[in-house]
Amino acid sequence: MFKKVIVAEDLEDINLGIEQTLKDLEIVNFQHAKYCDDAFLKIRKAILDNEPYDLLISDLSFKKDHREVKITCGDELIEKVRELQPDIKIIAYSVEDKSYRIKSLFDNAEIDGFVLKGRNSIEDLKKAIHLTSTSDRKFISHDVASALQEKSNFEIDDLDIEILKHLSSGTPQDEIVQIFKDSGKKPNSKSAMEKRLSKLKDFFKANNTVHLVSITKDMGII
Amino acid sequence: MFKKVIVAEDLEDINLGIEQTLKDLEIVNFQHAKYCDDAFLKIRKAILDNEPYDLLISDLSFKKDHREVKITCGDELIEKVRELQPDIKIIAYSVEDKSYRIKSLFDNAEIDGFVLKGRNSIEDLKKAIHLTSTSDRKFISHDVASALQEKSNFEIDDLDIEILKHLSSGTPQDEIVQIFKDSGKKPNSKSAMEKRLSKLKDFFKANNTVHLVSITKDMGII
DNA sequence: CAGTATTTTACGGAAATCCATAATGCATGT
DNA sequence: ACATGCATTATGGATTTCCGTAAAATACTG
Repeated sequence: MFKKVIVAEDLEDINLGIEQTLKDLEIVNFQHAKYCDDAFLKIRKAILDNEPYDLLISDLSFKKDHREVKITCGDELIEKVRELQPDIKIIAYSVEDKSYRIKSLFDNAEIDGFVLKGRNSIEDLKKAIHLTSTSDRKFISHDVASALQEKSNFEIDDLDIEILKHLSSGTPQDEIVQIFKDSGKKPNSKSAMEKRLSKLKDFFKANNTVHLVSITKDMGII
Repeated sequence: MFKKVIVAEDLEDINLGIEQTLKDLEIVNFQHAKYCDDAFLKIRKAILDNEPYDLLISDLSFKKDHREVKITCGDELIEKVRELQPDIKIIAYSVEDKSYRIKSLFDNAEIDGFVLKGRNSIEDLKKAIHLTSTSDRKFISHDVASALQEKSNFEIDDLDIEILKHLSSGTPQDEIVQIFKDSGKKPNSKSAMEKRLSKLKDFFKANNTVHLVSITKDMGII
């Protein structure tokens, strides 16, 4: 079982819930962080002190408030922590149920577990902690398990996402082309842009651009 | 202080948090419901039993699962409960921070308090319970208090919202006009549709239709 | 290097949208 | 009945997006 755990979670109630869960599992050496920045600093300090954490439980979305922060969301935190301490186990604990995002957490950040917050999440969280502490197997909540079966989403790349973001913030296609030309990005012709959009619409089964942006927003891609 | 409280909330951890909060306030007669439908039935039964609740604490978003439900979200639950038992106090407890939705809860469903889930929400929830139990004043968390100052949003009506929904699901303008003609809705001309859209774009400061849908989705209007 | 395939860019017409203005309808008051 | 004001609808042209095809550039192969 894990000896030293850190929890990154901003919602006060949920922290109480996780705390109770950890106590139930007889894990007493754990810390909370309500900001990603704090979690990262604690993890780094623990390494320097030669007493590293062996498990990070992290939420994905964190509320913005008055405080200025470097790391704004759990995805970023996870990515940086994985880089800093490759052997730490990471469990994401979130209400996020968009398969695209879940899959990319396993694929890119190589998280060890994903627990969906819900009506029975505490039981799930316990299972995830057990499984990841005793083996190198991955845990994923039943309701979103299908996310991993999804065929790879690398058919859409960073550029596609950038285009979608521009569109969703109201930039006309011509201007996006211009922006790409100015910043020296590769496909910077009108027709290349149109072709990409057409691909995307095909891929997401969108009738038109409005629909495309709507769908990708719903999926959490942008 | 309230004598009998019902909590509608699906996330298990948060239920633990609320439970603790109520106990701290020495409220012992309370029930949880993880589905809106259950909450509604309990409230109705309590009335029939002549032992009505005097406070409802409700989340706004509920996860879908295998179970078939009538009431899918807290907004609906609140609306129906307000109708069924006009004198009950209602506190919404949610991460929702879109001023449009918060304002419409106060305006339409006449909720008594809105507590934003966050890093210090338990303290807020206690304040809200205190205030609404001892007076008819309204409570709103500090971070979203500005929502009430927003100028009224009745400038956009149900029809606007219907149009936006059609757009976001990929229906071209011409087809929306046709749908309105078929179902005998009032403004069913191409130019009326264009005028409405132009108004909306103006109101939301959107550059084009894609932008408009993106903004209204972000605001939680559609 | 020639030849082929693939990708990128260019072009042009069709469709959809944007936008300003004009026409129509409709209620109101005198 | 007439005039006025307001709302809806019609019209036409500018702009943008859509979509197919073709040319050009690039990569790949023997």
